[in-house]
Amino acid sequence: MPELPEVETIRRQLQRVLPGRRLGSVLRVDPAVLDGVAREDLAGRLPGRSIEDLDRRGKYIVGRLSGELYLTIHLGMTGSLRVLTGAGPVGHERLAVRLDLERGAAGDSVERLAFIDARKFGRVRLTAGAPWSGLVRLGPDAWRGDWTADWLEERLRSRKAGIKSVLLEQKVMAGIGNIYADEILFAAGIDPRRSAGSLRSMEVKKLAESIRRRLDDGVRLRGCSISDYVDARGRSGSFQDELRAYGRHGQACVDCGSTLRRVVIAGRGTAYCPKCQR
DNA sequence: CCCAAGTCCTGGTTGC
DNA sequence: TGCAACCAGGACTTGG
Repeated sequence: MPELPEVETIRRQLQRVLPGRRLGSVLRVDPAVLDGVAREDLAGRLPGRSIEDLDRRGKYIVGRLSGELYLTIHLGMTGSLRVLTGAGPVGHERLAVRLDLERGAAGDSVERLAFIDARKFGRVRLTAGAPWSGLVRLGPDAWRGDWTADWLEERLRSRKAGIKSVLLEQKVMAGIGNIYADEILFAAGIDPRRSAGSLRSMEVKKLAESIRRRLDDGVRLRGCSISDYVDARGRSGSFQDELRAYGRHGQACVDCGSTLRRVVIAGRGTAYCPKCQR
């Protein structure tokens, strides 16, 4: 499940190889992943554009193309974005665009940029002049944003909803999903069911530190591969070996040995330690 | 049949 | 009282 660290891993890899390259013909488009753009429009406007750079906002990747055109991509829950060489299997590819070199006679390039997503939760938006307008609803980036613990405390104060539910709200902070929410709350020693507004100043401070640190761990280990996540080169990350809470219900807490419990919060499976997390 | 989960939507509630 | 913000839960999707 691509959350901020997985998306950042993919962005970094693509940023190393894509800028300066030119998009060729659109080889495949599944209209199910498009939003606000027709299949023909995409196929008509991408060829010939060069990729200038790749940015990230929360879980979204924004590709800036020549001519003030932007591709805003969300990987959903099983999506990946890869540079593939040769014919290769098509399988779950929802969108594939041929890649050409910017200069020279490379019209017969055999590489392609592919958006692969078995469950069709991912979305691709094409806009002119600015990235997709939906991004303005996002809060500051959870990892790189310039928010502070004081700001977070103020933001949580008025909220009665559970702290985990609020961490999952992209309009509060962008980038945290179910896996990192469980890891962050475990690291902070906070019960995921606690009302967000009930956290004391010291607890919010610990929470803020845990958000930065745990996301940083994820980025450093190139993401978390539970079921199908792979980076832009098709490699797995290794954060899954560092999980202390997510998916560990029924197993022993790495800190105190208690059995981790499972509850459902915001419709999501949630694992926590009843002794360490208060 | 249940579970996985990110985002959007809905209907009901809260509080300023 | 009016209305915006808030909140919980469901829909969507496919594979294990």
